[in-house]
Amino acid sequence: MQTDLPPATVEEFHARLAASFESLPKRLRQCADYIAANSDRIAVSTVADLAAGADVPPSALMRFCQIIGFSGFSEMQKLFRDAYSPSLPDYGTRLENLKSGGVGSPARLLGEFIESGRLSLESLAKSVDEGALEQAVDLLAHAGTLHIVGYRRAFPVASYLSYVFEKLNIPAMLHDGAGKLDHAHALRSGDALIAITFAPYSTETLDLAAAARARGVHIVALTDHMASPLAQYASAILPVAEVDFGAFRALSATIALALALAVAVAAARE
Amino acid sequence: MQTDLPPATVEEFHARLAASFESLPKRLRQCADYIAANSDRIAVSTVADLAAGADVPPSALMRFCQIIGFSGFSEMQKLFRDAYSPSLPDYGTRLENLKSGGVGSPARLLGEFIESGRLSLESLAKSVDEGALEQAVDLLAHAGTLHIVGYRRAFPVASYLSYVFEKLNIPAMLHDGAGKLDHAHALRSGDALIAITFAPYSTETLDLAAAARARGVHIVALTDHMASPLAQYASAILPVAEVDFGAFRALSATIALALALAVAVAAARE
DNA sequence: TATTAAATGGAATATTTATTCCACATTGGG
DNA sequence: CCCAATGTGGAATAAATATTCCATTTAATA
Repeated sequence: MQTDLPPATVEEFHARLAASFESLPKRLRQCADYIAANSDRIAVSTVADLAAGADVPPSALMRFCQIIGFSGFSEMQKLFRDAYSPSLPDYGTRLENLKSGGVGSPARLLGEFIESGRLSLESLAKSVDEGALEQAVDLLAHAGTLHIVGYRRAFPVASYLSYVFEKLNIPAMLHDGAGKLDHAHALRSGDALIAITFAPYSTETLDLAAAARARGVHIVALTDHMASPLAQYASAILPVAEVDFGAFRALSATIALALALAVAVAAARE
Repeated sequence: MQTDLPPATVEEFHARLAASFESLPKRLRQCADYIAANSDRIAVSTVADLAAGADVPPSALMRFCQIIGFSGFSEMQKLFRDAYSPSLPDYGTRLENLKSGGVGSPARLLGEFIESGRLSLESLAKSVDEGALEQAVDLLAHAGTLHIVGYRRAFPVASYLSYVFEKLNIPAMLHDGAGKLDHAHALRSGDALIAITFAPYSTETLDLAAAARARGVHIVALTDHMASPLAQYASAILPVAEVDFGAFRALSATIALALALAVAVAAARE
């Protein structure tokens, strides 16, 4: 592998990266990962910059360059500097280009979804009620098992929360309605429920919220606004407005909020 | 040499260049000339390179940089390097601060997740391969049943796709592994599989992809990069790099891409 | 578990690259 | 045509950056 000729083009570079990826040990795989995702930055960065980005020491990055077939970093950088194209992929103009495609063009649709995701995130940043968020965190931090419910459009968020709580080692149960089994009886006093629903609100979610409330289980609501039917049951309401494009929403803001909630709860539980 | 502040933007740089052009002596005018015509090379060149291009000694180019208002060449180069990849250095250092400063308030966490979501979307806008996207849409538009697979972190995306296809009235089947039932036999010739997985790649997803490939079912891969193990099976690869914060990713970019894919397929099927 | 091989991180070194400095050249005003 | 003032080039130095080396850790193998 050391005696290989270096890749002559960027394409060849990516091919070789793909080929060697499997056989790389941990640190070098980190390098490959980061480099693959940020290959456009190679031309304008130093070894130290990239190593820091990949979270490895500079020497690991050097080894990586050599394994790919270069004599060192400089040779690799030369490839990318020569290929460096003056057409800057500036975000604003790139987005313009994406959006200017034909009406049904996939690229154009993608541009629209990217834009609505970005707007949703901005709107969330502006509108978030820090008090309510802290209250929700506090409530969840002191609860026993966390229950999560969300159907249809809200289900991806619910399932991601479930995944994250598992990773964080926090007891959580996803109420996904599999097999039409009703697990409302699993709600025990001292537990808490994270309920996620947006208009048109799903009855299953509202029913579970009602059951939870009846059992004295606190509820944190992720919903579209304060006037949501969840509001009557919830101890803390976190409204999140997604900008939609066409009939669909990118969920970006909702997931960001859910993630922050989960990680903050984990921190508070320690 | 004036004690002006250095130009803060590329536009300002060009303005100052134009303004000072008249008053420059021969060699410095050569510099201005060459730099004006090749400003995009500044980010990836050395003093010696540019000086050679302008046919002046390096010291002349140094003087030029100072007359324009920079402390030296490096400062000028920094302007152009930052303009090429603006947000990352700042993001990286903030991430460092947060890692070392312990977990902050929930609101601060949310801010970080919002920021990484935003960056992910920007990165997707810059990096998307329109050709591969169109190929993927074409392939899915002409397939029979669409199969969707994605576990763990990828599951929310898979389940959202499933929801969206249902709404769009496109026959789709989510392979969610419920009851540990293996539905690989449901893959029929003429169908297509949308496989979603990120490092560390889940074996179930890879296994299903292998089975699909063996049955002649085309595969569209949503994965982190071209070097993903999915690449060997896939007919179209859509790489999407999520910026992660801590151990978690906001999925914003992946969902935006998946949505665009789904809606474009629906449009193409009509 | 003992032994060997592979991988890793950090410090030391080599190389490249930027920057300054000054002797010399050029220009323009008396 | 001489004298300043300014411009110029190249060599010397400083700074940044890449690269190597090796002691230590980690993983693999028997």
